[in-house]
Amino acid sequence: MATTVSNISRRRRSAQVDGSADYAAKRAELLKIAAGLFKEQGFQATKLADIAQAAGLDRATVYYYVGSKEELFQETVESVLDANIAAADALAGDPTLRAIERLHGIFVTLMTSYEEEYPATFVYIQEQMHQVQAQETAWAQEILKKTRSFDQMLLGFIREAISQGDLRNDIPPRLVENALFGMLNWTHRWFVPGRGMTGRQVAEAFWTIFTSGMLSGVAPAA
Amino acid sequence: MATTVSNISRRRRSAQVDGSADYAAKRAELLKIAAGLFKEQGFQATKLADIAQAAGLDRATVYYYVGSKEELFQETVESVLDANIAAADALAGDPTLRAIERLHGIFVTLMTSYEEEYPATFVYIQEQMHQVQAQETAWAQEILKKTRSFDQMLLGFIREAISQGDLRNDIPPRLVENALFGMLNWTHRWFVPGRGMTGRQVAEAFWTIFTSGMLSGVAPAA
DNA sequence: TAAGCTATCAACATTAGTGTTGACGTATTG
DNA sequence: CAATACGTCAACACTAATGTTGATAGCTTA
Repeated sequence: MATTVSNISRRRRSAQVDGSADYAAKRAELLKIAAGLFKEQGFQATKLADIAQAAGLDRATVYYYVGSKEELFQETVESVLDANIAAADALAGDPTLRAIERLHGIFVTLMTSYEEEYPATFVYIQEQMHQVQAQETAWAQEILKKTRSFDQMLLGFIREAISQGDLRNDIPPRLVENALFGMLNWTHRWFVPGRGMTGRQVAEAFWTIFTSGMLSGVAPAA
Repeated sequence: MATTVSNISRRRRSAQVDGSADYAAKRAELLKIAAGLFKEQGFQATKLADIAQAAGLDRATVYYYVGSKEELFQETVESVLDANIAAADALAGDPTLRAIERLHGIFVTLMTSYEEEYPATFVYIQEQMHQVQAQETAWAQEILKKTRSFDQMLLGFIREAISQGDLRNDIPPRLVENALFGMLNWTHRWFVPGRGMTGRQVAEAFWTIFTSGMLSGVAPAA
């Protein structure tokens, strides 16, 4: 009797360390379900009970897979951000590309990966500010740092494209960035993957507007 | 004793009906404070205690001016929406304007009024979805109806500008709308009135990008 | 200066959400 | 076929937030 020791919850948490195949799969499933609800209702408004219900589990069972609601959110957000940075890194490291091609590349990649990783990606866009900006935690600091780093890469592409003469130089780079990625990020309010256009089609249409403008008449040569 | 009747809280709510000067002013003040906090932290995350504290009042005192947190939110949002619709109406009713001028007008007006009515306007953009879309209340239905109506006006300007030949016709109007107002709405994530550029400057710069595109070289004639 | 009104708050009741515990059935495997 | 591990849940303890009540202090005004 003395062998079958007390604190059982600890033993359960250790299941996460060992990690059987099923365990990890079900955990990932929960991640996805949570992301879906965060997207629909927002992080704050989503109750753990909602997640449990959507997964067909008791609330207590969810805690067998996950430490807290926060944990679900953080993993969702960080994975998206890491993927974005990796994509930008890949483009930045390709010496055969002009800056404007890099910009086009990251723009299209972001949109298509938003579509593929949906809804996690959209949660990232939607919630970022409130959840992260407020906190002082180490995790929040890490996220902010990564966000800034990503932002600097985008800005760098734009600055370079301007100085190479591919983009006009009479509009501040920051504004250009906010215009271009504003169009893109705002998609989280209206774009639903699988309905109507693909992410790539949207991205290319936006790129056309961004580069050539909407006025009819002769567009400048590409 | 039987004369000085019981239910006192009702009598207090009736102060809202009579409405002394001070009372209305302080209530408006609370509205603004609440909007500021909703913007910073989001609606869900903002506690009534935060609002009370920011106003230098006890929580109970806030209820003397306002029925609920929801009420603060709803008044904030609806006033913004009404103002937007009024602006669009005014432009739609001016027969001297071409459609593209109306579109330009509403674009600039939205941005400048965002700036003036800040932060209420930004709360509207930020929270709309989650707070409204979910509910089945009469208020939510009303808001949705107004939102759709506003949306239809914008879309109408665009469709007309295309059919008049002022905007190119190879991009679906809905996409055009989402691109243009995506740039604009996304400003709630980075634009802080009073720091750097004015709302009008931002709007005009975005309009230039939207109409003429970012490629250097010869822009099409306006 | 007494009567009434206004704004305020301390204290309460209630609700809703979070995370924890221990026990129980079922499958697994030595 | 015992021993063990796994996934599950009912029930609990705790916390935080909402909205209510009745009393009170300070003005106003008649």
